[in-house]
Amino acid sequence: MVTMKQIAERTGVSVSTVSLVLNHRDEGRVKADIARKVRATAQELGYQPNALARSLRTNKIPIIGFVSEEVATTPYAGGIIQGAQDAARELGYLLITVSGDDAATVEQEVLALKRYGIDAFIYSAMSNRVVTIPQCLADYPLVLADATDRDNRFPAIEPDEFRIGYDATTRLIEAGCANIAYVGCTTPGPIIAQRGRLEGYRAALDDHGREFNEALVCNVDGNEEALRAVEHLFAEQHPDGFFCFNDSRAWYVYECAARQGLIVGKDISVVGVDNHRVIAETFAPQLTTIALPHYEMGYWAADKLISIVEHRDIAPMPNPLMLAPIPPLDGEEPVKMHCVLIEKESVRPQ
Amino acid sequence: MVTMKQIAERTGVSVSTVSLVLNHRDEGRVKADIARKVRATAQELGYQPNALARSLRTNKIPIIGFVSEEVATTPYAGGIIQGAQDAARELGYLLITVSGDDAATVEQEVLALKRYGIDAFIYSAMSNRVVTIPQCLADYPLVLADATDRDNRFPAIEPDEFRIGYDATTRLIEAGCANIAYVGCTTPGPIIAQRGRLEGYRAALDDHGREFNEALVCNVDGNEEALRAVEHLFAEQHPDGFFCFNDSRAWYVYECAARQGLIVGKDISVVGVDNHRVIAETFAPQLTTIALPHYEMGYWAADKLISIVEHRDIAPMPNPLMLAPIPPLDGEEPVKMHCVLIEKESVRPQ
DNA sequence: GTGAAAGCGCTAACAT
DNA sequence: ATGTTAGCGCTTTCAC
Repeated sequence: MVTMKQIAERTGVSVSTVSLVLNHRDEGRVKADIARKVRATAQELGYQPNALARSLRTNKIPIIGFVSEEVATTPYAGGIIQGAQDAARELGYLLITVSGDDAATVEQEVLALKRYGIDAFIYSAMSNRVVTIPQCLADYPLVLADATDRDNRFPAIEPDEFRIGYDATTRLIEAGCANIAYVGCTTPGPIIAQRGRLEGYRAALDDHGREFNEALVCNVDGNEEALRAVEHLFAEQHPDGFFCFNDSRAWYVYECAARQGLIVGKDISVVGVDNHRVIAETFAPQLTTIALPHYEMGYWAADKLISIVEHRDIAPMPNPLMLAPIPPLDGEEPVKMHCVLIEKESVRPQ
Repeated sequence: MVTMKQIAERTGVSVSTVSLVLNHRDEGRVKADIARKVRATAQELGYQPNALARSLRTNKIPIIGFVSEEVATTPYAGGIIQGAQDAARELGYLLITVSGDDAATVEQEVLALKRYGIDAFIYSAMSNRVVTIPQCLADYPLVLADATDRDNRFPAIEPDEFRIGYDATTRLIEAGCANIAYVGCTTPGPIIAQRGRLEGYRAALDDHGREFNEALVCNVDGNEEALRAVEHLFAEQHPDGFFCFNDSRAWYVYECAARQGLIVGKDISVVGVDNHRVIAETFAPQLTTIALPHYEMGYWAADKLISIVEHRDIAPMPNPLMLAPIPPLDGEEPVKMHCVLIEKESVRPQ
């Protein structure tokens, strides 16, 4: 491994000069031609700084920890992590991801990160939920991604659930649907999403002079019972537009439509949230899928976190709100949805 | 931050003694009661070793790099990464994941890892494919997960595609199906999986005295055309059993069955590979899903890699081959599938 | 402008 | 059985 010392000897200067030059602190301190010579030998020897040594000395390490308590095996995880990683890279950071099944494991992993001096974290729940921030993270710069802090202490990047519901419903209205159903979920799990999307649904109906009809809201859990409930919805209300909470719900609608000989995209219109690959591959030509902005949430969370730890404003990411034109209902492109930054007083020790 | 020096002063011994004790190298070198005292003060002060300093000194860092060239946004990524991370944790390592869209970005990220002295890597393609190992990884200990090295130089953990095909088909035979179709994919993409599964399908038919019928093999791409092809398969061959390459293919079969009033689990039987969440949530009661062993591949890959860098055999993981009893066809449990270790001479510099 | 020197927290060879 | 010492590669005063 090439060290500064070697460069210094080879160039006939001291290590401190090399350090100055290689860290671009030579402006007006080191003569230009010496600087040039140093840079040349560094290049020539293929010098790579030893990040360990630097971090040991400076007591800061450009790595952010990405922590999630749930197993990160959900299909969503990848997008968030990738987004966070891309933002981190662009700002000169690495991302190190830890997770575990239980709080104890997570804490153990976080401790391992802290031993490396990692002191800034993203906490993610892998689906917008109310979470309790682990104690071991509470005293560090922290940003939530796709999660809501029970105690409301940290900045959080969440999907704009209301807008999702509002835009999806509006789209169905503009597509000419007269009778728009909402196929949602029973509350216990994703309560935030369910509530927000339903509100958006109602608001959109309201803003377009439509009456809200309780009977068109069909909250279901899964499997046989869900299928029956949706069948019932078809039979009783004859909806011609469906706003579906997620892929599973969309599938129930598809199954029922197929059984009744109704063609999606012709007899009925469907807008569904979530973009598992299977849906994109199979339903795409007929279904307008609204993809949750997982990548963007990750990206934005890392941006925000780094802006906190570096005490500076960072050029904002390409605004996800700008990335979200919803195409015509028969369009094939999956739609990126919005996310919002919930600003909180962030804990920022000294 | 508490340092060894502080512990030394507090206990009235030297730092080296503290180091010895805290690294469990005190056996017969440090008097028992001194050791006890040292441990007590360490505990009391809440000492945490500084991993940076240690790694700088020892020139080794217990972190392994998980590199993937494709965007790690596929639903599969999470499982592999989680498996690798769990194995890493159990062996005292951290896992740091990098990826990028193109080779240049990946190389940049790998370089960043190397600056921290990270010198052991897992390379993963996020779906068993022939890949070219980036030059920057070729001279380091490396294990492939869910990928096949074009030049065949490194140990690799891959799904056992043949067994997947064989077992799925056997299961359909044992369920009493007379006419078993294979709904596969057109080759260009996942060529390894397609070939292996088809071979397994043929071998199972063969071993059970069934004739292979070309017309029952239906390789399709996606969307409308695929749907028509499967409809054609239904109409011409009237299969009563379906082995599906993945979720999308399974969906085509479901869609056609629904249109024809055939009940899955009664009139026809379906075994499908891949376990996207949507399938598990919706099809599960009727469909036998074979989940690819992503978690296990990641786990095993990390195990293998660490055994290489530490020059020691590691207690083997719970063998994924043992985890894979396929339940009866009407069972609800998704099935974990096998993976295999392809042993290669691993590159192990110095 | 440049270099000498100290030290981040730790490990390990060498003294005692 | 314990302490002294010399670094690992880097940054950062402080002299000159």
